[in-house]
Amino acid sequence: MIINSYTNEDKVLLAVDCIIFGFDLEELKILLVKRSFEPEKGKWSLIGGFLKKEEDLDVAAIRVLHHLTGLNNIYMEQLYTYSKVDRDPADRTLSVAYYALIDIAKHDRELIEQNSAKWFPIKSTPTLIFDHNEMVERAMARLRRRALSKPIGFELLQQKFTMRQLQKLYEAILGKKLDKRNFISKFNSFDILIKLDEKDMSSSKKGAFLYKFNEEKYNRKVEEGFNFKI
Amino acid sequence: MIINSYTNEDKVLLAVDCIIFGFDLEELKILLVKRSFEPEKGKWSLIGGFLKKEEDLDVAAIRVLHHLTGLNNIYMEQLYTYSKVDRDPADRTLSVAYYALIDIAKHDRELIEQNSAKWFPIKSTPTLIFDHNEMVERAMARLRRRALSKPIGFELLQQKFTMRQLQKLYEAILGKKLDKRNFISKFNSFDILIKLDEKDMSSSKKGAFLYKFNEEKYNRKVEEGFNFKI
DNA sequence: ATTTTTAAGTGTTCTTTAGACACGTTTTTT
DNA sequence: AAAAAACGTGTCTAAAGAACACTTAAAAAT
Repeated sequence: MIINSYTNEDKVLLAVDCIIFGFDLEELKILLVKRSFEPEKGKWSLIGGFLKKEEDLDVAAIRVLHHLTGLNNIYMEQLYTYSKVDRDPADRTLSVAYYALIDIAKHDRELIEQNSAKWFPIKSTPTLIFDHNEMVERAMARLRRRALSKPIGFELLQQKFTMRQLQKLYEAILGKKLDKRNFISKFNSFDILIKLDEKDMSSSKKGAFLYKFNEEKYNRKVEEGFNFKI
Repeated sequence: MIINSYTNEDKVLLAVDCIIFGFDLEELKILLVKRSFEPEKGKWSLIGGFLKKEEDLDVAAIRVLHHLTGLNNIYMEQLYTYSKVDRDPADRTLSVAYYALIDIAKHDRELIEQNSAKWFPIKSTPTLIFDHNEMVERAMARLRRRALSKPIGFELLQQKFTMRQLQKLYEAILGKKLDKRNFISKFNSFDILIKLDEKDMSSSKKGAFLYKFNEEKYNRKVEEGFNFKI
């Protein structure tokens, strides 16, 4: 029987914090909550929670995210583990940061209000508790890199989107203007979008064609060696 | 006084495991230890240790690495945190994996023997305990990506190296043959190496010129917008 | 001593990719 | 009727990546 082999080792509290990205009005946003308990009660914070004995980190992150947004099946990735000894003044706590990409149109507005959460443009992120600003910066850097090599942008858009919206999204992620013609022709060369017969009429009376991401085709192409690269 | 605000939360054991890379005889290698305690005593394992209350993860990883190799000032990067509930049969333990790049010529051979450690070609990695094989794979993938965009290869070579050694290193990391002329002219175009007047005589009687990485120049160029890209 | 083998060193050409760049159409607003 | 806003589309140029072969030096083999 091999139990308690490590009884002399220190145990620690382990938190999970989520950077939740959304895209709205041509801007990248993150979802923050007003902290409801001490320490730092009343300050803005990432949404988080403690790891429970019976869950792994992914499950904890999904739980935390679901609790705040009501959403399931969200794109989510472990980012980094923060461990400075005094990062949380109340107790020795480590935190594993996750970032998530959601379709901002889908989240549950009531739940967000109940949790006194709010969307902030990433460029106007307030001062957050502990090392949370550092987490946001790292998440942003990771998102920028990922977006260049994986088609994760679609996670932030509605299922149907216009080319213009897609371009604005990439501009927001990469932090620079892109040439309309070059952008579209590059994306078309990938051949992973489906052009629909519908038009989006929300931003002009002429209307703009809607597209969908063809995930099956993308996966097939990846198997054959295709490499998404913006 | 804000203490014990989280008293009801579960605490866990947190380990640090290191994937230590070296480069020798044109091969990438990793350093493994024969585990000296239960569970899984006698099996091959990454070198690891438990996080102590008074250290952060980086410090713990440095401690573990120093304990095994006698080395300081090693290139090291946090990789990923592993958290499956049953990953360690003895107790609920999470592990934060780090990977390190060392100059294999410099490590302390005696210390390694004392710890019953051994270098394995990465391609002949044995079956390891727990999820350690998964860690090695992730480390390898990370190394491959990093090597493309940061000049970290030099960490694996001696201070002075030949162009051929550098090329063989990149071939080992990227897992493919590179064209000698293209490789050298690309590296020369970066203008971050110093060509020395010395020659390395170990692999031919004609001798091959030795080079050094000019780190100051590299840093200066980075400030000016230079982007290392193999 | 002649030939063969091994490693070092060096440029050019072709192909592919990235980046710059402008105008006609539709529809609404003034 | 003119102006303004959003949509959609193609070509040319520059830069980077990939393919490719021979000469020299020295030692080893015959």
